Amino acid sequence: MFCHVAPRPRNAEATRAAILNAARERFARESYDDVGMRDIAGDVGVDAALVSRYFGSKEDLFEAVLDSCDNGADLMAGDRSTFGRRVAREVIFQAKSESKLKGLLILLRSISSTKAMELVQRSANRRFYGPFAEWVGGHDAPVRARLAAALIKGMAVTREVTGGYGMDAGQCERMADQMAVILQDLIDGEPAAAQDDGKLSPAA
Amino acid sequence: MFCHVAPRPRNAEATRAAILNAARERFARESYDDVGMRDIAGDVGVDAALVSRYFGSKEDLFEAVLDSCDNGADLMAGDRSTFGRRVAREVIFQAKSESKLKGLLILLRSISSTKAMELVQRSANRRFYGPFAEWVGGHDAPVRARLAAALIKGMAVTREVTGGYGMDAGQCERMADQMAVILQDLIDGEPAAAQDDGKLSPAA
DNA sequence: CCATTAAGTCACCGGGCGTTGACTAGCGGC
DNA sequence: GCCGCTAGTCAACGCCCGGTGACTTAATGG
Repeated sequence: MFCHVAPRPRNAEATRAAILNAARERFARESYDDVGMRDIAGDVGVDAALVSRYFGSKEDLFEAVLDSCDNGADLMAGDRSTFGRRVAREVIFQAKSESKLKGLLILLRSISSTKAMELVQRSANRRFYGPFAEWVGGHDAPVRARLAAALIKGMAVTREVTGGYGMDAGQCERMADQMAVILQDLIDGEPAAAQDDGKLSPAA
Repeated sequence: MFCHVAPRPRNAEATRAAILNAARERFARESYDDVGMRDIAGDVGVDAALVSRYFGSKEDLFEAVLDSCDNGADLMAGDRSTFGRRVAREVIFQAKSESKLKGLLILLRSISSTKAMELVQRSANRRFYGPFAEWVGGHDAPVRARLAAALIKGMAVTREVTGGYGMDAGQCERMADQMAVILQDLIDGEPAAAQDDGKLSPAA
């Protein structure tokens, strides 16, 4: 038996960090309501009471988790001309445990339990939409940023809610390609993200 | 006082229907976990025990609600050439209480409480994705259908999670216009939904 | 080597949930 | 005008949750 394998050296700071990591992982995979203090504590190997002690309340812990996510900043960091391709592949193919979009997953899962959503609203607006719109830049940046974000989120929802895409590998590839093009056009501000017939805000 | 205003005539069938409607409304506005049997019963004006009696369990009730949603069939019914515009305006501007996308809202809210999501997965695949992909038709219909669905869902998520779009009316209008174009191109199978530079799956 | 202090545990509370079995009240048939 | 049947209510159960105060145990400094 592997009982008491590692009695975990007594170190408040490290334990606190471990709890935070476990919580982030849990909240990315299950919803706010489904994640219990006892679950998180169990992942780390401590008592649930300790989680309450260190973070105050479940809401406070959730807020700390939100703050600990790098909300997609690294996606904006790379080469701008490959943004569409990079993001499309990330959201369509990347394993859930990969870190880049963990904040996005948490955001999606928070569409429940009104409390969690309020916290996410503030965090997302301040820490993601603002910077993203600014990074997109150009004419009607907020509009194009929100459209791009919507496509990204929607694809993530599809994947979560359907548990995969129910398509073969070739179809997934072509879907990623098309998504890449749409995203890239959106952030580049190409003529209305498609052939513009002239009716819609033709110039920048 | 308006106590006992309408003692509700004794009619099992009507009461059952009223419960189902109230439940659909609730599940569209709050998550599976946040909606309680007592809430639903309260909306109708009956005891919570009756809800359990009529529908067996909360899961059974939820499943009945899913079956009672017309999953966007009417969106496909109209003129195909105005699909993009109709849907974009519906998802961006329509009041939540409007019925057409109620199934979509429930789907979004179900991204919690693993139980609800499993039920929604089955229902959505069978009753929405299949028919929608078929309706879209043409080359790689499932791929384009999923892209369009992703954009629609993502925009709904944005609206839900941010509680509006945080933009002025003009920006919302332009966003709806751009979204309409993207959607329309997707279901029309226009060259890669944007000007195709030839690198990506150039032909049909 | 022991006292002190912080790290971690344990038992327990109050509350809300879904669900159940016993009960009450309104309606149709004789 | 009573009877039986069923729609609907009531009280309660068991369960699990988040949170708290009292306790135990490990590390540390003199």
